[in-house]
Amino acid sequence: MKKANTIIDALSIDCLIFGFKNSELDILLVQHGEGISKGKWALPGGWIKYSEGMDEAASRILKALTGVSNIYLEQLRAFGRVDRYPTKRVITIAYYALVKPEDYTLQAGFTAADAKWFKVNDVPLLPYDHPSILKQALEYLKHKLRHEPIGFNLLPKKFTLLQLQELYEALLNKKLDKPNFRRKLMNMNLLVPCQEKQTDVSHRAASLYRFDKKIYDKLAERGFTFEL
Amino acid sequence: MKKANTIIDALSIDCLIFGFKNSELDILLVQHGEGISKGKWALPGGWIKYSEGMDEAASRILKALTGVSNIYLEQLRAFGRVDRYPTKRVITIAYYALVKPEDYTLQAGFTAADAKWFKVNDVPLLPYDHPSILKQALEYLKHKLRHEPIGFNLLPKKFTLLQLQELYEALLNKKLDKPNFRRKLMNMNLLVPCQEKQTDVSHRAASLYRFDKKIYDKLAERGFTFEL
DNA sequence: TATCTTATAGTAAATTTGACTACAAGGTAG
DNA sequence: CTACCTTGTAGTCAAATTTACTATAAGATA
Repeated sequence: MKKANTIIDALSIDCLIFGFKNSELDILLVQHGEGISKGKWALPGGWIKYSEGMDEAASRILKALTGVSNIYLEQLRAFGRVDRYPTKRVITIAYYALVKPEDYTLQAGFTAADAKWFKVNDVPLLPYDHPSILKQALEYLKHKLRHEPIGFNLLPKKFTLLQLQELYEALLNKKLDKPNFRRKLMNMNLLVPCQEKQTDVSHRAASLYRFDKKIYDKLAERGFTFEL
Repeated sequence: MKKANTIIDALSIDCLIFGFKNSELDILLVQHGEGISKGKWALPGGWIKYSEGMDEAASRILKALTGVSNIYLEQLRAFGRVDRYPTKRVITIAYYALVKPEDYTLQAGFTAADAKWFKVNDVPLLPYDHPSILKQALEYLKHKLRHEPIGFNLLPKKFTLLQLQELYEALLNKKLDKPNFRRKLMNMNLLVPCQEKQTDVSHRAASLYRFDKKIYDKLAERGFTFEL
């Protein structure tokens, strides 16, 4: 058995952290502070150790490079084109998460010189096969958003129906009808009314709602499936 | 750079080949002919070489162990619990495919003593984390079958609507209404009539249809999504 | 107070779904 | 040859859902 703390040199992790701000989708990138691609912006990534699980490695690496911790990372898939990495054969396992950027303070560390949010439609040229990974992750994300209630991760705890609608309009890239969107959501019995209204808006205040995973799980058990 | 033909010793591939026969879902397993789990039935798997892509490795391994070749394998995801493999740390990448068993002649080879189809509901106790991989693959498969037109892989080129319906009834584990099922499929404009009828049946012969991926792709471009 | 913006209710046609009925087209058994 | 199986295929009808709207309410601002 190899030493526990040694890295598995053919296996890396890359993280795709998506955020939603000002009706736009962002992705978290880090600037390499050393190594062959010094100065370049890339997906936060690193090596897996013999002694740690993959999920664990993803969390550790993300935290070390960007300061972002305590988020739920999910595996996307492995990428392993023979020539994807310049100096040796490396297969990477991509993880993704959806977060609210304002919840996190970025703090570049370890081999990262800087960490920053970029609009997904306006990222610098990424190294290796990162462009392809990003593209596939976006595809997957769009699909997943329509079939699972994960979009709520991108909104504040309490949100209005219009905020939710705008999120979906931005992600699906099309306009939706307000009354119909509202009715559809309400009929799902998924949203919990907070019995509160918006404040600080210069127009009629909208009701606030929150998403409750427990309720969703209960509905899902009975065969309900979220579709938008 | 390591020698091209050397294996990456922390990385393996496992294949989940599903077949459909007699209204039941089968999975292809191999019996280990050597090594620490000699005699046991397990998912066909092996090591990735430095010089080959992952998909390529999956095809090579499947062919060597079972004789099955020329099938479209798709990656499921990577599995990497620290203790999943007894003697060293191994992360495995799971691939799956859907095929018609009658199209293939099994031919055990390489480290496999035997290769055989098992009903998914009646597999022997599998080694390592293979039970967990199989479980997740089945979940994934069921979901995918309802949202993408991959079930056609399991039928002959030309099939009747009832055959298709029975496939879905078996996979989704519920009865469907014949006229309604038929109408739904026909309204998709997805199936191409072969202008032919069944032969050798002791009752009224049904029309034969075929699935055309090109038509599906065209529909998909226009925003159509397959749902069943 | 008029007017602007956004919230929310409602409505009516079109489409889709679900549960059924009816009949057609062959085969098979008597 | 005929009655009667079995399966294929068409059609009906009510219920539910979706889509495209209209209308009105509630505040905020000029």
